[in-house]
Amino acid sequence: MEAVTIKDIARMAGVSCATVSRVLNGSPTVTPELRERILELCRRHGYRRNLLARGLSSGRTNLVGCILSDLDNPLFADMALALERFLRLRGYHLFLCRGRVEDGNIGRLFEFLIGHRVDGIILASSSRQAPELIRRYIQYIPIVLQGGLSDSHPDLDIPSVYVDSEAGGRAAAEYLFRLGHTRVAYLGARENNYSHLARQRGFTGAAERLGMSVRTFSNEAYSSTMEVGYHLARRFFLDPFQETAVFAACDTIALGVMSAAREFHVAIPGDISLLGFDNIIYAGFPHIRLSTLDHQARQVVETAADRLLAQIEHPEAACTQPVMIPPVLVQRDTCKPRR
Amino acid sequence: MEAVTIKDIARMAGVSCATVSRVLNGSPTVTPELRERILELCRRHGYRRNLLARGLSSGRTNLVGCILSDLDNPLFADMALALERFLRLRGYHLFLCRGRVEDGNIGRLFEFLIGHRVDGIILASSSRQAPELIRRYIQYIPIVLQGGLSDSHPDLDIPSVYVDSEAGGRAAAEYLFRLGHTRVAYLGARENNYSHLARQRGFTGAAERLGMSVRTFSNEAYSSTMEVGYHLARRFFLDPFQETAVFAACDTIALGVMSAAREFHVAIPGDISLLGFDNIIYAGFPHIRLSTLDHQARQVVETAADRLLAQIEHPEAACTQPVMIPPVLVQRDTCKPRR
DNA sequence: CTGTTAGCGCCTTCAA
DNA sequence: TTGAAGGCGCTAACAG
Repeated sequence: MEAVTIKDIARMAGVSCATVSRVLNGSPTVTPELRERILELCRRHGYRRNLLARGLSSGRTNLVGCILSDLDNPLFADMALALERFLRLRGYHLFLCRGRVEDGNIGRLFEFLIGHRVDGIILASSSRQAPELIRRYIQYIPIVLQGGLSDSHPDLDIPSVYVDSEAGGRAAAEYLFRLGHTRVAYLGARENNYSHLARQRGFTGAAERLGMSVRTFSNEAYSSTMEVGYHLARRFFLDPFQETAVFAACDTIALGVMSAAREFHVAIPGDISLLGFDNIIYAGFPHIRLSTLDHQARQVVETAADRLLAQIEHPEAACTQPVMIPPVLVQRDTCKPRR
Repeated sequence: MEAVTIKDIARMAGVSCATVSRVLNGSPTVTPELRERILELCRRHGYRRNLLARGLSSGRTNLVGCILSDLDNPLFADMALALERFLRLRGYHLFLCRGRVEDGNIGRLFEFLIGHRVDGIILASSSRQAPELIRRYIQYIPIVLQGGLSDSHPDLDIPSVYVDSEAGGRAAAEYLFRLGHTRVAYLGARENNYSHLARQRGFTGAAERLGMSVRTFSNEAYSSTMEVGYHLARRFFLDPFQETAVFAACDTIALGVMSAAREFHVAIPGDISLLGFDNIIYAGFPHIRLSTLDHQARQVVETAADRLLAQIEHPEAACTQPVMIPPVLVQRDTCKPRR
């Protein structure tokens, strides 16, 4: 049960720990045969590096922390997966933590990750409170925000990467306009969320310019679940409506709308067109075929990670210019021309 | 940027590091005023424990590793969440890793977690290969399998906690029988998965005893996604069928069946009844209302974690008796009496 | 190419 | 109640 240490191997090989360490770290300055002999000993005795010791003495752990609010949102699950893959290719491991920025003890999570000496942190959140939170810790550790910033006062001092929600909102309005819709609804607006705010602004702004009318239904919750979408849609369907199209703040909301629509015998896209945002895996599913804007999740995640690693590996070359990735319209079966 | 250490605090307080350490660890043998003074200094200077050093020297990290194959399966996402909550209450943190037991380099993941000196590992998997894998590492670290074992050769030497799939399968058959169904289909059987195997055995066994006919559709993939369910159901619906009820291996499969059913204009439960397994969050959703067997995910997870912590905290009191949790039938709207 | 030495930050005896 | 000293396992100069 007692773990084999570098010292044990050194003794068995009749060399010093330094040499064993060198072999383990792939230093080229070791005689090939010695290297082989040591490696063989390690294998035979099941030697396993103590990563705590390594981290402590080297000052680096090759660990990247990521904080996100939700794992049940398929978009976040995808992002976590993409992040892990990308990090692995770059020689890092992911330390995934669940935590909402709005939570009182989110600070603990940062303390925890910093305490474990992760090399950097990605905070996936578009919450209004995110920038302030980051500012509190970025003096101690590289952090990248993966999520939106305010447009009126963009926090330009913190590095961030996010989907261009405003452009997405605009594209949504233009697309629906091209299909002939002039009365539309926006479901799921979140006040606390910069990304949603931008989406809404892009959408309503473009819609108004195009002479469309927009009715907005806000989501007071701190998350955008299918369930929220369902209840919003219920409110929408309950009264007579003139709109011919709905733009949902995100796909989970849209799925909730589809559920409610079925219950209310509202045909999609027969009676009303529906457009989502994110392109989660379910959106492309045979029966669903939701038209939506692709979040470019992989690209967003990889760009964020890339910036973080750059920051970690070259702290001097700081660059905090926000990066925005344009979403991509995916036309499927839930939007059709208004006849 | 340089982190404050215990030594800095000690110097500022004019005491030794040992005293600071004692305060940090809540030792009662320190003068209250001294304690306060030290705590204040820690606060003022933003002292943060180095968890690597702590782990290295104390031999414990209060970290529990968990390996699971999927985050996009809502059941697993729920489990991860429940696990994290439970661990937190017990003073531990979760180190979540994604990895399939069937993957060639799953061993790396174990090495990684052990290297980080997590105090124990929960492996969430019902794969046939899981027991062998665990046996390889359990000599180095406490491990609990959260997933099924073989019934013919139950690996009684490894601690495990899982839902009683066989009883669930039996209950499913009996329920459908009570509703008058005599010809049923089982969709999504996985050869490689002990849990699915047990589910199938329980179902077909009971069905045969009750004089029902069962047609089985196997899932060759290593996961049970909605997509798999969709394709299985397509195969089922494509030819004329006599069955009046379908038992899906799990809810994601069942959701896929519902999708396909809509495409093929098969009414549920009008033309065919559908029963799932797991009771994922979507199953209870207004429009879906899937009848299913609740996996008791929280209880399973907490029991598994509890056993692991027991193992960690009292290594001598080993007990490897497998624990099975009976699933609970949830009657909703997708099963109805055969007329 | 290899060994020696000195930490990394913390915990934990053992003394005082 | 507190301090001194050694060690956890590994890395990283600096010598040789």
